Order: sequence, then C-alpha cells, then structure tokens
Amino acid sequence: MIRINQEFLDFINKCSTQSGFKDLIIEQQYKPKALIIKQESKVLDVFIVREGIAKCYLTEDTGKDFVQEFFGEGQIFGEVEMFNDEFSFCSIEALTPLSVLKISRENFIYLLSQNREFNWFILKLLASKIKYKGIRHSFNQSHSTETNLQRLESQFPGLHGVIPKKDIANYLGITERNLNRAIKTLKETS
Amino acid sequence: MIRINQEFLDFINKCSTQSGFKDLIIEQQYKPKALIIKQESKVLDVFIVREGIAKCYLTEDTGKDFVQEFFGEGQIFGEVEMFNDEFSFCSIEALTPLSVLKISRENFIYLLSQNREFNWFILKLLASKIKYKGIRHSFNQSHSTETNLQRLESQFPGLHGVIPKKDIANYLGITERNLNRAIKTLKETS
DNA sequence: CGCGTAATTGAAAAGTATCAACACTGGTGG
DNA sequence: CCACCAGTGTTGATACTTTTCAATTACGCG
Repeated sequence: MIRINQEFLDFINKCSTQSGFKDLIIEQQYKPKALIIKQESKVLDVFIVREGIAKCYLTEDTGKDFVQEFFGEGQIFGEVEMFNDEFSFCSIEALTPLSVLKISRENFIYLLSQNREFNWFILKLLASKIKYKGIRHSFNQSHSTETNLQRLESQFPGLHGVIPKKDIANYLGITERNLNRAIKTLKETS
Repeated sequence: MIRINQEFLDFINKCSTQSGFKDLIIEQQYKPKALIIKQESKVLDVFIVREGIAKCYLTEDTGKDFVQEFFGEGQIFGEVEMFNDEFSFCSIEALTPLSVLKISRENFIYLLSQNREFNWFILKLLASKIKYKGIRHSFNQSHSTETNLQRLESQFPGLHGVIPKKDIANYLGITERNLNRAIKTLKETS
C-alpha cells in the first residue's frame, strides 16, 4: 500500500472541528492530473492528503521526470518550502481524485509555535521523510531492477491499475522498456 | 566545499556557554575511521559537527555501501532516530579528525520543547535534508556518470585528498572502475 | 625494505537506453 | 455500428554504459 499516516490525519481531522483551529484549515478537491504544486513556483500553503493519491516528482533539465514519492492519506507536502525558501523543488500532481486539507504558510508557522502536539507531529513527519528517502536511494543504487521492482510491489501492492507505468518507471529511475523486461523476467522465474 | 551550517554552529556554540544550557552539551573527539553511529544500533545522542568531516553511509544486504552524505561544520546527525525509533538506519564514520558536540536524547527533546529558537533550527535542518536528498537522488538517476561527477566536484571542490575514491564511488552509486573512467573522460574532453 | 591499503587499467560479460514498430483501450462522431 | 483517434502499453534489435574480475602499480609507514 501507499505510504500513509493515519495518526496525523486523525489529529488534523479532530483539530479541524475545534474552535480556534478550524478556521486555519481549508478543505479542497482536485481532479486526477491536476497540478497542485509546480516546480520552481512559490508555495504558499501546506497540504495534507485526506483521500486519494498524489505524485511528487521532479523534472530535470534533461527533460526526464523522477518520481520522489507517492503520497497517501495523512501525508503532508509543501511543508519543506515553508522553512527555507518558498520555491518548490518539485511538482505535486493528483493521480486519483484528491481531497486535501490546506493550511496557509502563516497559519502553519503559527500552529508550529503555538501547538506543541502539532509541532511534534511535524518533526516526526520530517524525520520520517528523511529516513524514507535515505533508505530508498540506497536500496535503488545497490540492487537490480528486478529487486527494486519487487520491493516496490511488496510495499505498494496493487499499484497497477492506479499508477501509470510511466510513473512506476520514473519512480524506479528506469525506462518503460526496462520496466517491462523486469516484469516479464519476474513472471517467468516465479 | 562540504555542506556546512555555520549559523547553527554559531548558535550551538553560543548556547554551550550559557548557564542552563552548557550542561546539556558535551564536546567529544574522534579519530579518522572511528565509527560514531553503527547501523541498526540504538542511538542515544544527537551529534553536531564542530570541526572535520564525517561520512554517513548505509550498508545493504548485498554488502555494498552507499554514502548518503558527507557532514561538515554545523551539520547534525542522529536526530532522525530521536523522533521515530532509536535504531539507526545508517552508520556515521569520521573521515578526518572530528570534533563534535553531543546532546543526549533526553536533553534534545527538552531543548526542542523549551527553546523556540532551537526548535526552529531543527525544523529548518530537517527540511533542508529532505530537499538535499530529493534533489540529489533525482539528479543521480537522470544524468550520466560524468555529469554526476562534475556536479559533485563543483559542490565539493577539493574532495580529492580528503575523501577516498571508494567513498566517492559509493556516494555516486557506481563502481571504482567506472569512476576512474569518468575522471579520465572528463580530463580528455576539457 | 617489506607490508598493507588505495588506486589504476584491460577485457569480457551483463545490464540498460534508444528507437521504431505494433497492439490494446476507451471515447467520439459520422 | 463502425471508423477513427489519442493515450497507454508492449516488444525486438541495436548501440551504449556499467559491472565484474583479475592483474598491476603507487603510496605511506613501521
């Protein structure tokens, strides 16, 4: 399954009903293929996935796309840009119909300073992303395409049908041609 | 040059002279090749580089090492393990004689909750690591070995003589053989 | 000098990208 | 109902890149 964070989503959902909190959180909907954050553009809000799947990817000067991560329920994005500079280093696109909760930069920083629990959640989320990215990059570089594909499928069973092959290839950092060969090889040897 | 964070180092140095703060921070020295954090082991402290260079790497089940990052002055490590679980997903090794400032888990969490400036520094540091890792992984996957090497050399001029070739190869995710060919190719075409 | 570690190189094998052709699918309009 | 289209997925042949492995050289240090 896609990476999710139910605990954080529950927390935010609970908050969005409390006075003094609900006004800071705005719900929003996106259709598939909608571009939510555009690379190199200003990011004014933080987003939390309520329902659906989003794709986080980076377009290189070579024209190639590289998928950083697929975001499921309770995953946050746009928060990295709140701390250092407001320009996004990646794009975010809805893969399925997507429901998000939006918090403005101003309110996000206010919450961080005023709500200890929120602050702790964000620290944990950031640390978790670092770990995820570190392990992923290392694994990718150190294993064969077949092994990388197997790992992805064990982490996200049922990604076929939801995520286009092009995106899977871009997540693994390989071409579609090579992805197809890997799939075939795995079928034959199983 | 190696990634550094002078602002944070200045802040920590200043703190370590203040009453109520200095007792929380311990200075420590390591010799080259000393293993400071061991993969899969418990991490009890957070470390901040005061002087020298450390290598952050991950050993895969294939026996291959992958270098995540080289830490310079003001860079922090061990902090990721403070938030989720205390077992390290990577190893940290001194490359040069290394001077670090150490903060125990207990005191780290205390500082996070009591010192707003410290809290904000950590948030920024974590966000910065995410961005660094994201951009790096994407660039690596999308460019040729030669281009990756050029990028590394432009970011860290003078890494030869300090960082062994094996580590450079492991940082780029390639073999030493291939690194040597890339170096030769770049020399010829320049 | 001799030892161990690090760096270098060539040749063969394995893996991956590129490119072009073709198949499948769902939706649209005649 | 069929023809057409665009987007997506599939495949083979070839060129290119990287790894593997083994042999050799260079360097620092007791």
